[in-house]
Amino acid sequence: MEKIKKLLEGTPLKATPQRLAILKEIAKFGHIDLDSIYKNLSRTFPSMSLATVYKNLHTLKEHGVIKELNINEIKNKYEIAAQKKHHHLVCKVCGEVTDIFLDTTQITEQTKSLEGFDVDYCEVFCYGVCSKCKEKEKGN
Amino acid sequence: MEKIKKLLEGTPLKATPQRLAILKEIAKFGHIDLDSIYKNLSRTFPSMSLATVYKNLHTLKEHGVIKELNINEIKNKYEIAAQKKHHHLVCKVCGEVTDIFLDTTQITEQTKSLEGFDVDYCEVFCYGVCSKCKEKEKGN
DNA sequence: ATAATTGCAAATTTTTTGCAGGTTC
DNA sequence: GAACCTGCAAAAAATTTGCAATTAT
Repeated sequence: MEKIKKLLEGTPLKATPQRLAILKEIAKFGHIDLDSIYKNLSRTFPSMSLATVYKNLHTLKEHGVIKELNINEIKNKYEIAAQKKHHHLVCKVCGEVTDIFLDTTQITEQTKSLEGFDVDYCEVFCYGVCSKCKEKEKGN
Repeated sequence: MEKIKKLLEGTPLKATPQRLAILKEIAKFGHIDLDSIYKNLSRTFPSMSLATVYKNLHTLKEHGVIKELNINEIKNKYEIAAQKKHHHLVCKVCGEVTDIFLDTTQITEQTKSLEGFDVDYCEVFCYGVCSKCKEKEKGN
């Protein structure tokens, strides 16, 4: 997976097997929390230590390789930073996070006129119920 | 402060001095994190225990009296739920959070057409630098 | 060779819990 | 009086740290 290794270019971070595995896991799921990374990888990579996952998520975030998503009611999730700008759709029932591409010019326009505050970027989180969970709810 | 007591109407929650003090503190600051609530109140209310703050924030959130804000890089903050709908401006330097009133019809329109996903509400967080911090940065 | 990284165990920090004694409605 | 709360201390969970051995560049 050269694609994964490339994510580290321009950083002083080394391409260790553990680190690459963590990045691959994040890329695979799109959005995933620390525990799931650890549990999933432990299966195929038994020596992987929890501390390594902690340290890596911290370091990778610090160097802008990944982003941390702070979402209501669920554990923080991580995603690869090098992606087209997007926002997030969160299912309040199952916690699944999906990328969503929104035109946010209206918001950007409004933030331009804020007195004294320089806005760098805006994040939008949309909360609702995904189709899978909607189906299940009908069943009850 | 009858205004504070009224926030508990319709819930089975009792108006204890501790709870009212916590709510008053949240209302006073607009947005405040758990530690600050505890530290601030400890001064005027020495017997206030940290566990009580934890339990109250949990219960008050559970009953929709307050909302928890999950913000990038800073500790979760709490705000009174019974407010006009608004969004948030976050200073990346000092962490101060300010309410902002945005017209989000453009986003709402877009989420209506999402296949299979029912969106209940969208949250917008705008990150940047506040005027105070901008001033200080100039100084350096 | 150098600087970075890992895994482990210990240390910290954060959050939750159980319960006895009080309080609110 | 019933249900709910508080404060305390203990327990559990989450996160960080130090360090010796190993690995990537």
